[in-house]
Amino acid sequence: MGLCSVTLEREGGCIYLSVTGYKPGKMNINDIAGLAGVSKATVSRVLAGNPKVKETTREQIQKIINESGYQPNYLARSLSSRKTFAVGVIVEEMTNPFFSKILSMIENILNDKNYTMSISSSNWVREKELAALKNMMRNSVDGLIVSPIAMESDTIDILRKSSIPVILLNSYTDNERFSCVSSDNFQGGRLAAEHICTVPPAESVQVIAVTGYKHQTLNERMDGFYAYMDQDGSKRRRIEVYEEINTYEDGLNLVPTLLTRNRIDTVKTCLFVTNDNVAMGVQEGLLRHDIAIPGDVRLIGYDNIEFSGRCRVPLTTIEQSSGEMGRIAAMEILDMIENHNMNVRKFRLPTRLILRDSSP
Amino acid sequence: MGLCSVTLEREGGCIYLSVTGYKPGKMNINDIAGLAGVSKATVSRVLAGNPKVKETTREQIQKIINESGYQPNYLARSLSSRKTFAVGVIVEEMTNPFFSKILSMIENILNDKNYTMSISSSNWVREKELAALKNMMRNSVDGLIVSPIAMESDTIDILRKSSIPVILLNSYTDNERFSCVSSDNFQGGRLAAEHICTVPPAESVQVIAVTGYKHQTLNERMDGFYAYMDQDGSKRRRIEVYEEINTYEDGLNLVPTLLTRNRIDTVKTCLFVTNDNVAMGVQEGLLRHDIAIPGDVRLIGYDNIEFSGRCRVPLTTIEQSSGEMGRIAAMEILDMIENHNMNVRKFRLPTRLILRDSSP
DNA sequence: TCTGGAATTGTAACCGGTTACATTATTCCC
DNA sequence: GGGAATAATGTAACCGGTTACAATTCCAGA
Repeated sequence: MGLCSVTLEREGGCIYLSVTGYKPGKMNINDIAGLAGVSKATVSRVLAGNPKVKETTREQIQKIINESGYQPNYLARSLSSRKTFAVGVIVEEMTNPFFSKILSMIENILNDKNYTMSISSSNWVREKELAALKNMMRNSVDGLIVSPIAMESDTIDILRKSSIPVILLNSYTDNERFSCVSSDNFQGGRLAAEHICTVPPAESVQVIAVTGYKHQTLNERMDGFYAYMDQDGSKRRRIEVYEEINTYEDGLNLVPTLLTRNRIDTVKTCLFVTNDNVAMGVQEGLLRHDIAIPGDVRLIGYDNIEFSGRCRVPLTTIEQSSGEMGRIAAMEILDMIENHNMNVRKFRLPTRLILRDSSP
Repeated sequence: MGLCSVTLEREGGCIYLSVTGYKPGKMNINDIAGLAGVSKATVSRVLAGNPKVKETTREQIQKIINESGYQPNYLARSLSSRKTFAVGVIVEEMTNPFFSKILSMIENILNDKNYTMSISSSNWVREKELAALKNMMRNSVDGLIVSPIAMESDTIDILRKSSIPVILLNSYTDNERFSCVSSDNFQGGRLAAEHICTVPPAESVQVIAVTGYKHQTLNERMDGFYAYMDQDGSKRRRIEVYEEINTYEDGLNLVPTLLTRNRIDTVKTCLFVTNDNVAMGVQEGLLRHDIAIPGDVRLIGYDNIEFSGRCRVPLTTIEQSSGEMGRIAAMEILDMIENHNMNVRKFRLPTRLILRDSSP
């Protein structure tokens, strides 16, 4: 063990012992300044890459920083600079592959730019959504990406009044306060209807739509769906709607009801389910009742999650570019944060019909 | 509109104008103190629920806090109190349902306790893992839950030296520094081997194992697998291993190789794939080549993700209780944080064979 | 009315950075 | 060598809270 070199230094009238050998625990900027024999302002400048530090000084301080393993405290930095390099993301559920793909994309882009992502999920409960939002705002995130449960809510009211950049994900509003990134659900619904109306058998007599939580995206899908059906009046079918069918299990359990109420085993039927996860449940239920897909019933889903091509009968579905939604949301929030750019932009990503076995 | 009441106050020799009518923008604790005519220490005590504040004072301050919509700045609070109510989570990938289920469980539990969760994914790249870790430590998280890529790494070295609570997820080490939550992969591998050896056809002549990135969990699974196979010497099969098969596409693309190298269309074969996602790819590849499952080839996966029961031929697989892993990791980190409990505990969750059509 | 201790509140230091402004050092030119 | 301009660094206030300790207020009991 070599001896440590000890020096005497004055600071604010006190005499300090400074030892070249580093503290084992947390060092702060004062320790570095002490070791380097400069003021903490200079160290701070080096840390910030401020060009008005003499090159030799910079090198010396940098050396000490590297050797000591000093890591600046970001809380202090954030408090003082009013910038946290943190973005908060709130979604309804994070296990749904639709969302987890978006989240993953956002995370990758943010991390590349050295931003931090905190995630909360509302699980479709408004109080949780609101609590998550408040928590993030108190934590002074630089920006928020929120997939709101509803457009009329305390959450939206608070967001509207807030001064930080906000992106609404998977939602659309005319309100000038919010940038929005969503897919064109109206078009998606149309695509589904168009497919149903143009594909044989032309004589199919009933169309059953299955949707979930009352949510803007689902309303839009159904609007687009009806719009096409109305326009296509000549072939107008009997349309029946089941709502609040939210999970795989819900879909599975819906089937007996369908069978008794709609006698879909005896007539040609098209099922449009506005969520692939639920569609898989419905499919499973139908197969268990020996209903042939697409022989007896055509089945059309929505989302094109990774697994919809791999299920028992691969799903014909409407694709949303979830990865792209995540990418745009992340790029957009970064742009707003870094360039203090308050321009509101609305993104509507096109959807696409993916033909698979369940309704070829 | 009523008039605002204006009062004169002295503070530090200066005369302040205090108006009862709240600032539109951000208020801080001093503003509240000014409005209430007390010092900020008292406001801080009210905020902290400190009992030694006179009841009438508390009510009055609380009223002002409520009316003004004041939200304390958590950065400042954290800096001063050295507690952030934030937990960092690092996993390899967040789109894999195995991980997203864990993440979701952790998030729910943390949020219930008003903790914040920040997520980073390493995407199997060590440098990204390390960067994410450093970032989180600089952000002074109260605890870390990490699913490490490898046990010998800078990441682990830094974690070992760190003083905050750490949970290793999906990994195991004897090291006394770390609490671990993982499933019993050795047992899982055994279960798979046992299933293969006990199920007809007893005469099957080859076993093909397909694994991914070199990762402790996979090594353990294969160890358990071999352990059973060795012990079960009488029925010993020819075992072949393919490594570094990581994704659905990798699995799909592996099939032509399997077919030419192993002639699995002419002999009885068991395929053990240590990841359900990959197993689905392999399955798809086999089906495209008209190999019957389980007729020609038995297929056994690993993880029991939500979708493994829903694919073309539902997968026989080894279940890991991912939700439980998340739950335990979250509860454990909270316990360590809140009770300053540095007791290291190792959790090994049992696995379970799930029989489905791919190898009944 | 006085006194001591409990209850309440205020004061000021501190957490660890950033930065406007002041101060000192250096360089350049006549 | 002197003085101005410029470069480098230091000083101190500030970000918005928490908290140890000091000061004040209150009230019962003597």
